[in-house]
Order: sequence, then structure tokens, then C-alpha cells
Amino acid sequence: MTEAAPERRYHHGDLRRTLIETALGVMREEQNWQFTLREIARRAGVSHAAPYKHFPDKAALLTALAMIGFDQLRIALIKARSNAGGDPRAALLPMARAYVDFGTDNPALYRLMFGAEGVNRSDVHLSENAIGVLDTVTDVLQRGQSEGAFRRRAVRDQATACWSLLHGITMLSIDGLLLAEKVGLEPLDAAFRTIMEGIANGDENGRMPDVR
Amino acid sequence: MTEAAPERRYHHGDLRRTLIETALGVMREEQNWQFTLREIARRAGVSHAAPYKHFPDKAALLTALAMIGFDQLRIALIKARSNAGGDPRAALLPMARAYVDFGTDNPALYRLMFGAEGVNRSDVHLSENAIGVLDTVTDVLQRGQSEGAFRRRAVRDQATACWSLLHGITMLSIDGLLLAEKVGLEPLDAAFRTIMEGIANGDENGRMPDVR
DNA sequence: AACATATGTTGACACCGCCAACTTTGGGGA
DNA sequence: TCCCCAAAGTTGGCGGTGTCAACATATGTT
Repeated sequence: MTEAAPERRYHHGDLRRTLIETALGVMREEQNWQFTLREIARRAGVSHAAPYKHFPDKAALLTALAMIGFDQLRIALIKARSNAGGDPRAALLPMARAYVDFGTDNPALYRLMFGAEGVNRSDVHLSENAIGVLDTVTDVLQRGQSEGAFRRRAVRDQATACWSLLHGITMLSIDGLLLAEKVGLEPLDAAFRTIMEGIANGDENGRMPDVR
Repeated sequence: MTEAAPERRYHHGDLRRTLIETALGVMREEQNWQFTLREIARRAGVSHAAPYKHFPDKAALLTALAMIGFDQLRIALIKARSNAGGDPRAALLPMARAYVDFGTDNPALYRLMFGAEGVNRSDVHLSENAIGVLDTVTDVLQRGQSEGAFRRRAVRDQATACWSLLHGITMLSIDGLLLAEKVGLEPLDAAFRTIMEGIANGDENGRMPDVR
């Protein structure tokens, strides 16, 4: 504990970061971003207007949170990919799992990243963080094609399909719409099996790679 | 014009419907549901508290709008399917187009349907309207398999994949994330080509059905 | 005709986002 | 070293919001 006595100094010292972390915490707790800036300020132990010294308005705070989210997601994908060694075919499912897990682990954050009300979307989406997510998928597909594991089709077509599928599954999962009685217990595996048949080449026996 | 003089009567007569239509209109205009209940009331020409005689709170209004959206979407899908005649293979792409078009035509409504803040999701999603959307897709796949046009796989797996893909594309389109330089000019076609290879059987020459 | 009920209105409360004006603090020239 | 100024806090207030309670007026049933 290098934290000294928490005596209240006039200047907080690192309020910007504290606000972000507090907001992230509240979002996790309450599963939404309906929190008020005043509440964040209260929790951070500052006055109701202090946040305005760091963010011009609430949307700016949300935008910052969304960008952090994209960064975390990109890192999670890269990690999953590297865990799979160099094999694109083996990497795809773990990456898919990592993607969906990221979303379901923190639904509010994920939904915030994609089209929250009042957030300046162009800011968030044109960031390198956001573009990096799609690029990560494209990379794997590209390598898979080079190695002959995947069908030779326009990579961007496959990437679009993969990303859309992942985004869709994640969103529908978050919303609780993938009911077990309708889509089974493992919707990701189910969808993955189907799209994998559209991407991968069969092995010498014409069998598709195993999902598990 | 059967509308008589719009003289102001104490009782509006059909306020509930008017509120819904007004809200729908504002949503279209402003591309979000940040509107205030008071504004809806103003536009409807009633006092600021009148809406509370028809909806317990704002979330209830939004929930009603979302349900209407699901109903419209289901109808659009059924229409697209029937336009294609009885051929499941020919129906899939038009249905996909209808789905995405519905979303991009009224982005705020579509996003509202799936997980708006403060809307009671279980209410919306357990409605027959919402479930009907998935069922429409499942039907076509089922028939396609029976006729030998589609691969014999678990229908619910294919349905999950299709719905997720459609939902994903729609959402990403709405958010403006499917940049032409990344995914081409027709992301839906791109993704559709890929997933179609995972669903359809090739024809006698092993070729996939044409996308256009 | 009388009355219960549904539907509208008015006024109020607590709270929010945001702004302006003021205070404290810390750090970089003179 | 001191002074001063910009950065980072504080307080108080404005207009607006969702929601509620109390009241007013239509409507339709008996």
C-alpha cells in the first residue's frame, strides 16, 4: 500500500482517470450508462461540476469509455490469436470466443462501443482501436488463405461475414435473445459450425474441422 | 378528408395511438429516442402529464414502439419471402435485403428494438413479434433442407448463424462501420456470399448460387 | 338523471446537465 | 526566492426533465 492517508486535498491529482474508472465500475454494476455525471462525481468524492474540468460533457466521458473498450477488445483478440500458435485455422474459434466473451462479460460497455445515444460515433469508430478490431480478423483470414486452409475468396468478404456474425451473436447474447430452446446451449458453436463450412476447405476426407 | 375542424376537445379521443405515432415520427427525424415525454405531449397537443394516463413511464412507451418495430420487421420478412415464390433458395437473399433495409431505413427504431437503455427487454423479446422473426428464418431454412437445396445440418444452427449475421450487418451498417474501403460497396452481398457457401449445396456443377 | 370511471390539466418536487463566478493550488520564470 | 497565472477544484443557479398528487371534465352504464 503506497496509498498514504486519504486526506482530502483540494486537488484530486488524477481525477480524469478516477472518473473513467468509476464510470466503468458503475456501468458494470448497473449494466447501463444511465448513470448521472453527478453520481460519478459523488463517488469520486468531488463536487458535481468537477468532471467538467476534464470532459466537456457527458457524451465525451462515454466516448472515452468506448475507446477504452475497443482497445481492450483488440488486445483480447490478439491474445487469443497468439495463444493458438501460428495456425489460422486453430485461431479462428478461440478468437470468436474471446470476442463474444468480451461482450457478454461487460454488456453495457460493449453496447456503448457500438452506437450509444449521444455519443459521437465518428470519433469512436474512426479511432485506430476500432479499425484494429476488423484488421485483426482480416489478418487471420488472409494467412489462412495463404496456407490453403481457407477458401480463396475475397478476404474482405469473409472478414465482413465474420465480423458481422460475431457482432450479431454478441449483441443477441447480451440481449438474452439466443434462447436455449430455440438455438441450443452453445449458439456460438452453432453459428461457427455453419460459417466455417463457408470459409474453410474440407480436409483430405472432405470433413470440416471440428468445432471443439 | 373526413377530419373535421380540429377544434380542441378536452378529451383527445385517441391519444395513445397519437403518442405512439408522434414518437415514431420524432424518432425518425432525430435518429434517436432522446426525445422527452414532454415534447411528445406538446406535439400531440396535450399537457405534459397526459401521457401518463396511457403509459406508466417513458420506458413503457419505448417498449410499445419496439414491439411495433418487431411486428413491422416480421411482416417485411414474410412479404419478401412470398415475393420469391416458393423457392427457399431464391428467398434467402431477398429476405436478407429486407431485413437490413428495415434496419437502415429506421436505425433508431431498429436499435431500440434490441436493447435500449431502460426498456424492459424481457417484455419486448418474449413477445410473439420478436420470436416470429427468428421463426421466419428457420422456416425457410427448414424447407430448403427438405428440398435438398441446403445442407442437412441442424436447422437451428443455421438459423442462429443467419440471424446473427443479419443482425450484425444491420447494426454495423447503422453505425457506419462497414466502410467501403474496408468491406466493399455491398457488405451484405459480401457476407451473404460467404455464409451461403456454408449453407447451400452446390448445383450439379458444384457452383454456388449467384448472389445477384 | 346520476354517478363512477377514464382521461386530461395544473402545479409541484427532486434531480439532472451544464454554465458562470469564485477559490485553491502548484509550478515556472523574474 | 517570490510572485503570479493557469489548471483544477468549489458553490450556486438556470432551464428542463420524469413523475406524482390533486383537481377538472367527458363518457357511458344503470
